[in-house]
Amino acid sequence: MDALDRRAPALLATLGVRGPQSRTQLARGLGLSPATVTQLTRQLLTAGVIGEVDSVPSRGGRPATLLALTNRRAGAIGVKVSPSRITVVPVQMDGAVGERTVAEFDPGAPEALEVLADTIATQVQEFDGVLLGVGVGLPGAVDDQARGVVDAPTLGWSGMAVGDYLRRTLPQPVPVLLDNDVNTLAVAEHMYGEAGRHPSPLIVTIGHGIGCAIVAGGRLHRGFRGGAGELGHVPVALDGPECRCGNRGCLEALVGDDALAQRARERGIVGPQEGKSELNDRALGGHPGAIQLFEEAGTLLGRTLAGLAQVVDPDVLVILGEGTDVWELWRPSFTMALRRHLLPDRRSIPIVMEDWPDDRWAAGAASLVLFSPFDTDGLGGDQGELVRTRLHRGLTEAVEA
Amino acid sequence: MDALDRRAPALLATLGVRGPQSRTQLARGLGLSPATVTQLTRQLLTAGVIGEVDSVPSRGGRPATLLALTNRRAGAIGVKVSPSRITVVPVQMDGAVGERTVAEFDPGAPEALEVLADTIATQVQEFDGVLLGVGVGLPGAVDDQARGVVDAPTLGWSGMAVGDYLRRTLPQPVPVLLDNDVNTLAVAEHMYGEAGRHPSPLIVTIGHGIGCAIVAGGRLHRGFRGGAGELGHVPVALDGPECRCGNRGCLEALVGDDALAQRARERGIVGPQEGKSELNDRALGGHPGAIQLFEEAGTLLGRTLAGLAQVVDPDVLVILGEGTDVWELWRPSFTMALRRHLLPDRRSIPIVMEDWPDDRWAAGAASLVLFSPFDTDGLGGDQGELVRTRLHRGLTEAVEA
DNA sequence: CGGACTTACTTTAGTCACGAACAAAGGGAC
DNA sequence: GTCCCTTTGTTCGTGACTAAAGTAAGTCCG
Repeated sequence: MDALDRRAPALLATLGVRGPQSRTQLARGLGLSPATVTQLTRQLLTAGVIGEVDSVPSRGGRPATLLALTNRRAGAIGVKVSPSRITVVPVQMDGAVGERTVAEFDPGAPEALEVLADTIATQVQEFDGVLLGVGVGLPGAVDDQARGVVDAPTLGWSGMAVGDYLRRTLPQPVPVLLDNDVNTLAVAEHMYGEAGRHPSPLIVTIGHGIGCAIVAGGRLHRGFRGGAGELGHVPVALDGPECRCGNRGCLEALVGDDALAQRARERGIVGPQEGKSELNDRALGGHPGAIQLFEEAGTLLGRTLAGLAQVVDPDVLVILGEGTDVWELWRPSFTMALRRHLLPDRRSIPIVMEDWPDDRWAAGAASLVLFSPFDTDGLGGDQGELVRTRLHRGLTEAVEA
Repeated sequence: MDALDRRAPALLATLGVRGPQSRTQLARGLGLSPATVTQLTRQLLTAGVIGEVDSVPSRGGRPATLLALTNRRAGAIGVKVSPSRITVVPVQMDGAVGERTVAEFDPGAPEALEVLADTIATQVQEFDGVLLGVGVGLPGAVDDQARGVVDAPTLGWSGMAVGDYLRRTLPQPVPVLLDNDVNTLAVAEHMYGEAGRHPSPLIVTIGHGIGCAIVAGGRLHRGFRGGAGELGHVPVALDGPECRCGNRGCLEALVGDDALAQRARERGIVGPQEGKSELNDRALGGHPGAIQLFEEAGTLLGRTLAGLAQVVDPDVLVILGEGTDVWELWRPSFTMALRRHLLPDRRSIPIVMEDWPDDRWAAGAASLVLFSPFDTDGLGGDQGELVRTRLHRGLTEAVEA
C-alpha cells in the first residue's frame, strides 16, 4: 500500500488536470495496459483517494465508469520573475487560478532573493489544499534544474543558486522547480492549451523579449544546459542596432517592445517621452507610419520563423506573449513573409495566436510543478520526485484526516 | 531461451559496434542494472553467441572480464541516393566498410526505382555474413518511416513509396529502412564519430546542398513528418538569387556548391565552362577573389548557424560533407561570424570538422540499420523490430551451424 | 426478444528488470 | 602479510507491468 508508485501520481494528476475519466481513457492517456490501470485504481479506490462518480452512456458496448479525485484540493504556486516585478499565483490542479500577488522587484538589489522568497512565502502560507510545490519562471537559462542555478542577463544574474536559496528559506519544506519562462509557458500550453493537441509545436513569444520553445513529440527541447529558445538573439540584420546582449542585429533589438518604441520615437510617430503603448494606440488609430512599423516587424519575424521552421519542422506555430494584444497589426506581413520563405509543402502550417495575459505566465510556471507527475524522464530531478510523493501522500492524508 | 528479448539485440549490437566490453560497461552503456546484464549474458554465453575473451588488469578492484561476439559476421548494406548516382556499400557491425558499388542514376527516369533495386540486389546477394537490413539515405524527407514514403524535391520525387517497393523487389526478404541522408549521417556520427561523445550535437553538412541534424539528449530531432534539418532553405538575404526550391535568398542558393561556382563565373574567377573544383583550385592557389568568395560564404554560414545555435543551444558543432575539403578557406570568417553573433557565454562552443568522404555517406545509411537495436523508441517501426530479431536469430543460427 | 457485435473492465499467469546483499578478485598502506 | 578499499560480477526475492483470456454490460438488427 505504501508503494512509492511512479504511476499513481501520474494517474492522480491526470484526473486532476483532465477531470473525471474512465479506466480505459486513463490507460490510453498514460500509455499503460488496462490491466495495470485496474490494479492501480483498485489501490487508490480502497484508499479512498479516488471514487467512481458517474457512468457515461455507452456507444455500443459496456458503459464506462468515470473515476474522479475525492479531494481535489491540490495545486501549486506559480511565480513569474521579470526585471521590474514578481507575480505569484496559486493554481489548482484542474487549472483554476487563484488570486495573484504582484510585488515590485529590483533584481539588481542585494536583497533581491530575500524579497523574492518573502513574496512567495505569503502565498505558501495561505495556500488552500495540498501544496505540491513552487514553480518559478524567469527570463534566462536554468543551468542545473536540480539545484536551480540561474543565468539571466536580463536580470543581471549569473550563476545564482535561486533554487537552493528558496528551498532553504521558504516557511515549509516544499519542492521548488525553476525554468526559463518560455519553457514554463510551453509546458502549460502542452497541458492546457492549443499546443497540447499537436505533437510538435513551435511556441513563440513576442513582447519585451522575443523567445521560443521547441517541443518535439511531446518533449520540450531544453538544449545543452537549458539555454535553448533564445530566438531574440538570432542575428537578422547585418548592421542592426546594438542589442542589450552586446551583439548587433539581434531580432529582439529590432522587433522587441523597446526597439519598436525607440524606432517610433526616432520617426516622430510618438513623442520623446512616449513608449510602446502610445505606439500601439497610434497604429490602432490608423497612423500610417505606426502601421508600417508593425508591418516591418511582422516581416522580419515571419522571415526569421520561416528559417527556424525549415530546420525544426513543427506542425503548428503558436504565438503568444504581451505583444499579441496588437497581433492584428503584425499578422498580415508576418503571414506573408513566413509563407513566402517556407518550402512549398510546408506553407499550410497552421498559425495559432493565443491570448496569454500577464498572470497566466505565472500560472504557466505552476504547470512546471503540476506537470512533474507526468515527467517520465525525471527532467525535474529530485524536486520532481518530491512533487510526486507529495501528491500521493498529500491526497491520501487528506482523505484519512 | 527463445525469448524475443528487446535487450539482447542491443547488447549484441554494443559488442559489435564498440568491440569487447565488460559486463559493467555494458550495463552502463545500455542503462541496465548489472544484475540484468548478468542474466542476459548468461543466456547468450550458453547459447554460444558471445564468449569471454580477455580480462583487463584492475585499477584497484576486481579485474573485468571482457565479452565479445564469437561470430561477428553481421552487418548491413548502406545506400546513398543522389541526383546523379547511387552508392552502395556493405558495412560490418564493427564499422568496417566493404567494397562499394557506384551506379549512374537518373531519378527522373520511369525505371528509376527498378535501377535502384537492381543495384542494391547485387550487393544483397554477395553480402558476407548475416545481413541485418538495408539502410537508404536520400536528400529529402521521409514522410512515413514505416512505409518508406519519400518526398525529395532534389530528386523530383513526391510521395514515392520507395520502402514498400524495395521490400517487395529485393531477392530476399530483408528489412529496409529509409531516412534523410543528413539524418543517417547524424546516426552514424552518434555511433562512430565525434558527436557520439556529446549529448546534444548540431551536425551541419556543406557541399552541393546545405543540411543539418539536431540531436538532443542522444535523440535525433526528426520534426513533424521527418522534414527537420532543411538548413539550406533558411532565408538569409532579402533579395538573394532564386533557389531551386522556388524561394529567394535561401542559404543554399548563396553558399551551396552550385551557387559558389555560379558566382565565381560571374566574377571571372573561373572560366564560363568551369565549376566548383576549379574554384577550389584557384582559392587554394591564392587567388584573392576566390578566397574572398569563401570568406563571404563562411561569414554567411557562421551567422546563420549562430542564429540556430541561439535557439537550439547545442554543445558542439560538427561540420562535414563534400565541401569540407576546402574547409580551411571557410574557417576564419566562419568562426568569427559565429562567435560574434553568439551570446557571450556560448562563444566557447567547440567546432569540430570531420572528414566524411563520399562512400561514408552510404556507410552512414547503413548505421540506420545497425542503430536500430539501440532504438528504444521504435522510430524505425516494424522494420526496426525485424532488424532486431534478425540480429538475434542470425547470430544464434550462425553458431549452431 | 434473442443473437451478433462492441466496448469496458478483471483475472491469471508469467516476464522483465531491479535493488540489496553477497562473493570474488584485485590494489595499496602500514 | 594483513587489513581495508575499490571494483566487478552474481544470487535471490520482489514488484511493476503485461498479454491473453474471460466476464460484464450495454447497443443494434432482424
